[in-house]
Amino acid sequence: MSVTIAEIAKKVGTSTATISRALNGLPGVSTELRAKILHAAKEMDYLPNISARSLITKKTKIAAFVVEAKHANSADPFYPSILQGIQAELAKNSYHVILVGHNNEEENGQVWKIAREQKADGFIFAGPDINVATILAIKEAGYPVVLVDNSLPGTKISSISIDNLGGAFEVVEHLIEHGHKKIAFLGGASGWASTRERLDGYETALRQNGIDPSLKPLFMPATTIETGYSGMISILGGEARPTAVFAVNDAMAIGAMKAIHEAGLQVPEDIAVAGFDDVIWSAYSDPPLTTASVFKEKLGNQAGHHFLELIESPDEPPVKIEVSTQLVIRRSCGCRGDRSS
Amino acid sequence: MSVTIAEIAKKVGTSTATISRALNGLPGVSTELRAKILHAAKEMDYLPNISARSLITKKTKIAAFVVEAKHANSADPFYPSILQGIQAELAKNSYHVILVGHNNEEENGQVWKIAREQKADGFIFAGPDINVATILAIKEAGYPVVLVDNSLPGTKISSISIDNLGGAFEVVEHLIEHGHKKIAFLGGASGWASTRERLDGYETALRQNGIDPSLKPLFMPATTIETGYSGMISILGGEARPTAVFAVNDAMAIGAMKAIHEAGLQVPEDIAVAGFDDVIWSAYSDPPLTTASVFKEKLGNQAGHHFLELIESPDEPPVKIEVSTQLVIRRSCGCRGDRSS
DNA sequence: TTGAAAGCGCTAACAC
DNA sequence: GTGTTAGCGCTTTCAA
Repeated sequence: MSVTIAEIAKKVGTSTATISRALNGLPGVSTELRAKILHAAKEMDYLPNISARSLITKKTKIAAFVVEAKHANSADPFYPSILQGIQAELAKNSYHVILVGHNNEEENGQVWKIAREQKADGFIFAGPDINVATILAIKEAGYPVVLVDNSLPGTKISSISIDNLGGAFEVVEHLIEHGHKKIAFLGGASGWASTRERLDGYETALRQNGIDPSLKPLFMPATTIETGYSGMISILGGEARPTAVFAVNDAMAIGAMKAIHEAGLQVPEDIAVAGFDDVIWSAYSDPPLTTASVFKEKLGNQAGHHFLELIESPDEPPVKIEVSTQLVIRRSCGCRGDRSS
Repeated sequence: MSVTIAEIAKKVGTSTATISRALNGLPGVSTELRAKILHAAKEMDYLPNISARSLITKKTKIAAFVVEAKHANSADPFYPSILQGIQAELAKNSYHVILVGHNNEEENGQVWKIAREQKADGFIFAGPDINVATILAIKEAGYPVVLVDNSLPGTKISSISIDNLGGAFEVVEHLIEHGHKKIAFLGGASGWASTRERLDGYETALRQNGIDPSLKPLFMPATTIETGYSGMISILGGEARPTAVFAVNDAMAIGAMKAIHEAGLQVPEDIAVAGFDDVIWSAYSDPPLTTASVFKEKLGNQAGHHFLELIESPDEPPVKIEVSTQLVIRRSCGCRGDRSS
């Protein structure tokens, strides 16, 4: 039913080899024959059979996007946006993305299965909850691998991540410009790279402004509205009440604001708040949240782009890309309204 | 490098045909030979080459998920959640999903390309912005097609959608139980199925309770926080101020609450508000929003499940599944707190 | 129950 | 520049 190169060959009166060369833009076909073939192919509405091609080339033109299932579906469409960015970038080169949503232990098996069945040409791993051993082994086995929203320092694995340090620095510095000196840090688990890096930015900002970080950073087991809320309650219950809070993400910041309000205090008058991520509804929180905006789709674009580079030239040196953030100023910091700098 | 059935055949001392039969559970292999082959395959860590298999079977074990790009990435992870549900369901049968994010006109071309290149076995179309002609033609050409969060009445296309009428009915009836009689309807475009069906549920609830729908429904060109906000302003500026508002989604409801607050009125004391969808942050709005909760992953599960049925038996009669919603009561309706019924 | 052989649609050596 | 040929790894007739 579907047109094959054999049929084109018959019609044009040449061999399938020549058809293949012409269609793939390979040298060794006269200009006129090539034109004739291309014309016939278009006329016959030819499309190659991907399976047949893959069987020989060992390339499926598919990338596997691996993310822990629980993230695929979280409150803020963070990974979906990244995925969207990847998809858009890959589509330019007729690549497609298949989704792999794993639950911890499954990851290794699923990934290897896809690799060895040749269902995808390589992998893009997203998020912090990845199995390092798997990634290293897959890379070692020669498959293109790129990490997004994570990185593996000291390895040859390419990564696309957020400039956490820079973003946090900017946000905290803005708080300092408002005159705050007692700024609390509300983070996730102390072992998480994102929390560590944002803490680093926070401390750097304080230090560079000659402020002694007198308050102990508070680490929570998760970074949700709930943990922001309970974390803030414990901060408010502490001996030295801060005049500002930097939460490592918007969800926590929103939870923190709720706790502040319930304590009968005002944001930003009594305590200023700033977050990180710029999730969609942070513009509609009460008050609207000052935060560091993350270009999620851009992260995906970069990941997709580098993935294609790795496919093209597997020996491409690994890259470590940090996509910078943008400070968006709303009202929770004490400013009057929306703007970004 | 990778193990092939030829190698297994050599090791076991039989033909590739028999290996294939044994591995695929086909009849015509003695029990002991089969056991021996299965054992060898496991020992050699055999995995089939999908491309080679697809070339013959014409099945790639891939489903294409088609959604307009702008939705893939919207505020609330609605389609991502559906996708997640599909992915989880398909994974059970070793199927994978590829993503197709289109922009209107591209859709037709992209879909046909995937179909004819045999990059996927069928299609799952999500959302309202689909090209009906394309879908009909693809279905006609024999490809499995299922619609999710949309339906094509009067056609043989299977669809999985939300029980919009029932959900809206429940929400509005709850408002009525609070004693409201002047309930405004804040919707999207009047041509959209979701808005029409939710309006239907709204009107049914009024009618069944003997209330005359005196207020004209308000249709907006989009269903966002912004349109909810501006829509509510125009409702407040009208002659007859309602005592309650039913917005067709949470985003609009949140926008509406903002407008109500800015008019110096209280929710729910002056005007009660209810939405639809139960987006993640509706629990954290001010006040928390009463709404109809949509089981997004369930929608995806159903879509994935039926897709597999269509693959199995292409002549399976089409189904029209409506996944019901759940009323979740928070405070914007006038109730005291969280509960669902 | 098993094997030989053909062939899915394509690419890539190798000849000419 | 072009054609011939040999597969890629698998499934599936057809014989035995």
